[in-house]
Amino acid sequence: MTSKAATRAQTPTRAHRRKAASPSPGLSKEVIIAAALAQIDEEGLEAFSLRTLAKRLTVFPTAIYWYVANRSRMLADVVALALGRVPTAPKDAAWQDYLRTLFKAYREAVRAHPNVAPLVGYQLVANASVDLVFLEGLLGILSRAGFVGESLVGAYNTIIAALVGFVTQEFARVPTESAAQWRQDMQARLGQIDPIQFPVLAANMELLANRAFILRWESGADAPLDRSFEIFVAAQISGLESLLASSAQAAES
Amino acid sequence: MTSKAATRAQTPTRAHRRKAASPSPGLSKEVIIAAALAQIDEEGLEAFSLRTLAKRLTVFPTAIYWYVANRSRMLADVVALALGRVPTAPKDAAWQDYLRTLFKAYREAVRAHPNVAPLVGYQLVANASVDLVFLEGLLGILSRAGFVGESLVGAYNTIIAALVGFVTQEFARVPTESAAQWRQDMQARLGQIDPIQFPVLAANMELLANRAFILRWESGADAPLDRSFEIFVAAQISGLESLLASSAQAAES
DNA sequence: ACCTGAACACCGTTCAAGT
DNA sequence: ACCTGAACACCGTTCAAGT
Repeated sequence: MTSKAATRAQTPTRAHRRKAASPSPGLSKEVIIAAALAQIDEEGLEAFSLRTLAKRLTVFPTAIYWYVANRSRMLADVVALALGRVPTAPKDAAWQDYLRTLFKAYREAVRAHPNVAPLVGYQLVANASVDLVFLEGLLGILSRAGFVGESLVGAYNTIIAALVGFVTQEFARVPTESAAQWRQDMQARLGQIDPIQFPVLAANMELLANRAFILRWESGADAPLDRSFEIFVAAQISGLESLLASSAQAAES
Repeated sequence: MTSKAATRAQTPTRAHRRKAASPSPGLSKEVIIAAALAQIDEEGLEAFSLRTLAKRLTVFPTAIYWYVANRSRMLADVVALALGRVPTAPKDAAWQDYLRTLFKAYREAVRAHPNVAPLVGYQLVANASVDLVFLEGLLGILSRAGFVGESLVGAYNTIIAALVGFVTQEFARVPTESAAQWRQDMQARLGQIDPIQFPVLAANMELLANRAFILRWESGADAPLDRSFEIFVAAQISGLESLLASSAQAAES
């Protein structure tokens, strides 16, 4: 979600690198962020530290601070790298089609780096790298669809919230420390559910077990919720269509 | 979201407290979790540590481990306490009305403890305290509404994802370290937007600034997104109504 | 300009020891 | 049963010093 211009504007306060290639490979912000993402992908988020990252780069921990202001600023850049470039709305497409591809692309991006899922939409700073091209495209296609004023803001916020909402939940990690134990506990608990007290739960247990939020023992990285995601996206689009219809009606009267 | 039974089942492995009142007030899991939530409310999540919590309780850091397995397990309990009891679906209500009260109550719960927002839906463990009464109620009202099989699972997952999606974004913290700087940077960037390159953004700037995700400099704790939330909830319900209509149609043919 | 190196003020967690 | 106390293996970040 980072535009090229926004990235360039984020040049670290004290770093004034030459534009031409330096003879020694050395460090760079790009190398550091890429290594950080690789480390998080491999070891997980809670195993990540600046010191282990420094080891991976065969450099002193403090060297990183030449390129990066602090840990949280760095994680924001890692998120931006992981999400990559999200598709911009084409001018000629139907907004419903664009939303389908947007949702799909966003989910694929997080699926490729599930360990950063907790960071997505975590802090406003994570959105610091504002991709204006993406935003203009999204707002433009919504605007042309007929969303105006408060309903434009509402539709936009609905889409952003929905985008991060499902995917962060789907790829939320089950703690590796006790994965087996966790799985066993959850399965035992689900198996013991009293069909008299909880009839609907009991009747739909095979459908819900490991496929419904809160009743899972695997992350979406291992057990993706494909069908539910399709339904979710369809519901978002239908919901926005209803909003559009009712706001058009309101504007008419 | 924690049932009384589930809480009692979570008794720490080594703790076998007497049922009767002990003469010295001492510690307890409840006291620890409540103090942790208070600390997070006051100081923020990143200022929170077991050691500062111990100081607040005037106890050695290691004393906490008698009642709590580890930090992450404890944070899961803090989330459960913060969210409190989410309303259970009544048997006689329309599912749309219930969803409206559910969404509203959930948002109010997080609004009361915005600093825990990043933890909500963060890890599957945070959902470890499964409130079966709540789940049965939600699944029951959806089931009676006509959602069956895959569309029941899809509707349920849509609701959970929507519940956490908007609210975690809305109350995501802007870093206190540089709140003023951040605000200034964002405002400057929005002010500089080129109306030729970004016409829709520029035209709707007053509506979007600090009210659209990614374009805010304040958290929802300070600048709530009331209108957008209403639209969001309405869109979810309309979307589910469409899903219901189309799945009923599919079952008919 | 870019990195080393030492140092500071912390962490979460373990284990043995007290009462 | 419940808490103290010491200890371990880490953290993120600063600052001065080297080149």
